[in-house]
Amino acid sequence: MERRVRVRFAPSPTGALHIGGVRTALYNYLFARQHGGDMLLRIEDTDSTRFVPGAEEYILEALDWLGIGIDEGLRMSQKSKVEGQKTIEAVGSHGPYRQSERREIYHQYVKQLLDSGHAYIAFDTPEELEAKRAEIPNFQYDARTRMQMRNSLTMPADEVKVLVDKGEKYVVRFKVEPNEDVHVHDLIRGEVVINSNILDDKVLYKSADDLPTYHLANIVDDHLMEISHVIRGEEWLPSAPLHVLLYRAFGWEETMPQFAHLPLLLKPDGNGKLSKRDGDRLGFPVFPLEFHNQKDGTVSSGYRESGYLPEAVINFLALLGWHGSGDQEMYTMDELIKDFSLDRVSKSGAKFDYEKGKWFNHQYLQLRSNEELAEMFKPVLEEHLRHIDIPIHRDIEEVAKIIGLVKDRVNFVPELWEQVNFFFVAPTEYDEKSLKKRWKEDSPKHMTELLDLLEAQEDWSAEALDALVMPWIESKEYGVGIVMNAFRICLVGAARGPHIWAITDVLGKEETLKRVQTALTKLG
RNA sequence: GGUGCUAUCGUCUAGUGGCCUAGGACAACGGCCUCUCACGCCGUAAACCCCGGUUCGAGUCCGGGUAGCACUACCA
Repeated sequence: MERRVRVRFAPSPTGALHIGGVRTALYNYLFARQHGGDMLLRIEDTDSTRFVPGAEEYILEALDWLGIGIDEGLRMSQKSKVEGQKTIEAVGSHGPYRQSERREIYHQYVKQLLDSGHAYIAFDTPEELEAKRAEIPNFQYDARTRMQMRNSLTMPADEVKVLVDKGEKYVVRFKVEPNEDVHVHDLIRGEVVINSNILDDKVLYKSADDLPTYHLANIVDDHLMEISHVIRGEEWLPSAPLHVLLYRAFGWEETMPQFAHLPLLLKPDGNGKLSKRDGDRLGFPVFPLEFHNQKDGTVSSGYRESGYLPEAVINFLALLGWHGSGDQEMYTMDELIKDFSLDRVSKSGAKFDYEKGKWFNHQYLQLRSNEELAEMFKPVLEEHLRHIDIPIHRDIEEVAKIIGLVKDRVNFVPELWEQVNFFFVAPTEYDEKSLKKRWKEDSPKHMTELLDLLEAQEDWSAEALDALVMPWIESKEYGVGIVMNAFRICLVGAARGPHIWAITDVLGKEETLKRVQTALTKLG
């Protein structure tokens, strides 16, 4: 019988969710949806020392913003979203979904491994291990060295019991049998074989905080949560054989999930994994949302706050390491779900191409309506207008109309301001370069005459103005470019902007004339 | 150091032995459009890591190099 597809995204709440993690979540989601399966979210907080407050909420909010839906486990409460507040809900019958809340469950499985002889108790202190590493080059806690250490293999059983009962700190280690070829079938890379000699006796549980480590918790949870496919980053490939060995030790090999190790996201320049530092250095976000880290006080910029549209981020990320069946570049989430396939995922790491990300955002920005963009632009606009003495008030419909004039020339919503500022505030100074090139000796004379012409004009429509001004320029043989560019400088303050009659249309007769007069006084 | 993974234009990639004089996209460059700046459109340049082998035929399969990356914690 075909097993139900169940995948999980299992981040640890140690800070903002890295963009590579977002892609892993996305691929899991696409795979689940395509197969009509379940997408679970589990929090792997087994390292109490690395916990960062707010990280869990951040992760869930980021996935929610991007439209990566969670079927089971932890997620943003849909109800609270309507009410505008952020609360987390847990859904599903395989919980709890935070590993820190699953302590009792792990106890049972640690005991199972201990009883079956697949694991043992070790008392070596960090200092002792440190000393061993200094003493023996390339020291590894394994079959060759474990008999020299302080553990239940080398100590009498009653002494071990006394120490444990006394509350002595200990860890439980997995007993890796030496010299065995472990096969891992990876859905992306094929058969990977690693000899168990290079594996060390991994710590599975630490009594100090009564928590398992990743390796144990991950296997137990994936088994209990009936995960069918583990899709995760390539950095996990070296420990995959250990995980296979753990499934075997538990007797769960029959239902062991299939593995797929995704290629890494690399820094745009040079080599190596993409890191937070690269974003700071090269000036682009590495996180989906802005994050204020309460633990170290740092602030990380986010795609959302930089003006990215979620569908652009999704599309961009989807194509970093995966390619569709054809030449298609623009994908909606539904199209991705349809076309996604693990065997079209690349094997090699993908350098993060920020320029392409910008292009995607440009594409999706054009797809949004002027009204939507106006709503998004409103806060940006208000912020700019706060610093201006006499701004021109415009209602939202006018803002939408103005945006329609310029949206095809921007990549991001916040960039809109540089394109539309002159619609909201009259120019107070004039761009030097434009002046030099476009403001000629005759320009004051031309503008004075144009002013007379326009003052007498009743019909202020673009068509009427065009029908009035163009023939006039021609009859006087002033040259269209000469007159229109000077006119443009009066209205905009520089040689840029949309079609001139679109500008006069929005400005209106009174404001248009006023700006020409002002320019005439200032520029003579 | 050890182990593993990977290797096509600057970047993301297509390519599953003949369809490859190697295709698409971003970026770059040039042109067109035009009252300006953009957008858009059209075009140009740009790659199979190296060496062997298998085969009538290799970017594609195999071996060896080389290079890059990942892992090598009581982190995940």
